[in-house]
Amino acid sequence: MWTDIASLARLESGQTVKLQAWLQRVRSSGRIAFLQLRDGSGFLQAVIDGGAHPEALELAKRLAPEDALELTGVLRKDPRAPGGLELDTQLLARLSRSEAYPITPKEHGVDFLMDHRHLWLRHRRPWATLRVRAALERAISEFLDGRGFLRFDAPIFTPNAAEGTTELFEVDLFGEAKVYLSQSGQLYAEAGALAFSKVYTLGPAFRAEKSKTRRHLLEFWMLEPEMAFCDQQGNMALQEELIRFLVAYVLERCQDELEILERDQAPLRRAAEQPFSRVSYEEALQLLAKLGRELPWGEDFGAPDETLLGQHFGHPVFVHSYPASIKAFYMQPNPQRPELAECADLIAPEGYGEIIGGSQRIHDLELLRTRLASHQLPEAAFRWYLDLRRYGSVPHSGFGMGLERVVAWICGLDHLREAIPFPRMLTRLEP
RNA sequence: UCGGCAGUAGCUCAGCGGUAGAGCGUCCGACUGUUAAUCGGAUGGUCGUAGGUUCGAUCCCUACCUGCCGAGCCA
Repeated sequence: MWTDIASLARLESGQTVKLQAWLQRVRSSGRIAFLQLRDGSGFLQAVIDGGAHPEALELAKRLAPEDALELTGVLRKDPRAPGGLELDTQLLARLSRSEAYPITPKEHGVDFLMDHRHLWLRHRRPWATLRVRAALERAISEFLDGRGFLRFDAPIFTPNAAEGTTELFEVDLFGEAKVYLSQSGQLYAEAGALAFSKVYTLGPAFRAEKSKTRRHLLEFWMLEPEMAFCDQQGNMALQEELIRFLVAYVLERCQDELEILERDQAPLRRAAEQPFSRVSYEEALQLLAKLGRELPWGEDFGAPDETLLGQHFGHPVFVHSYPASIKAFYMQPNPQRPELAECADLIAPEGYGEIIGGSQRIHDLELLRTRLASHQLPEAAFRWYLDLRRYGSVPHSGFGMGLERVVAWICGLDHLREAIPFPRMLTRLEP
């Protein structure tokens, strides 16, 4: 007989409903009171007519924000109420009484809100953001599972680095050994791809970088699909299809959330409808020069460069064929120009920068050994990884998508810290 | 790690070389359609920390701590 706020939209006016909810805010005016309620599924205004229900009004006047309530009332459409629905309350009971609640209707700074993240989660903006995040996680599974991918979870403790040890968090194992928190599941996903053909990992990744920007977290969630018998062209095709699917999914199912976030949806619709642009690293260099930023060949793009490129195209753009010298050791060289790597970054518009980095992987054993040596990586640590090239090696490709960066872009957030329930940063390990 | 900015009431901020202020919150009261309601009253402070200058420092100087923004690195 209990119902939740999200279900009310499907009910007729005049129906009696029972709700369990929290009070966000109460306003009373003599013989009438308005309660702003939330129950996790949505938000609703309840009204109490003191003439008809004096005892309910008396209680309402004593309520405080975050009191837990039970209400019985009659549902009514009312354009004056936020959301257009209102509950004419007949019975009101308080289940628990809240102490003075620190988050007030006044503006708060980010630091204060993050100190109270465990409470801030109850408010509209985190509600909308984290529901979009969950929708994206659902959409990722729906998209990849529907295309024959197997979810293949990679370990978090790893013995060695994919790309050097400077960015790794070290964990002491009883003083007897050292392991590191995974910064990428990719190498394991490659093993998975040669076993199951198409796999993806979705889990936390850790980077021990002293980054203090809106684009970085110490702990973030990464999606890493990996496909056997797939070259870089097929890799980019899948990335584009995936991103378009994710954006369309949120546009279709998260309108309430996007409205709460006041997200301009035009750029999202462009991403869902228009083909993504593709430029090579060298074309991007020329373009940047025209836009006023001269970079020498071989230099990697910085955040301002990515922002410029993203703004120039106005929808997601692949930058492919970077110099191999500024990319990871495992990337397949271009057959015509071996100084270039078969790789691409996908850059989101509106200044959100790189959301995907992907490449075709080297499948030739001897070439991979040469690259390990030239990157001064110990071959012994990559024994099993080299085995993948010894037994049934085939061209294979994959990519890593930063979940929080996609959430931030789709929600229009100005910082990654809002895209995850409890962000982990240099200056933020609590709560 | 480097550069810029900031730290005053629970929150958001103003202030000034002479012993501290507003709005909001909270508590009490008024009000029958509120939307960050409004109105009246009450409540509220180691002015980030440590030194220094000064008759006197929250204010000026130095160092440190903390946070924010940006850079590098990357997803």
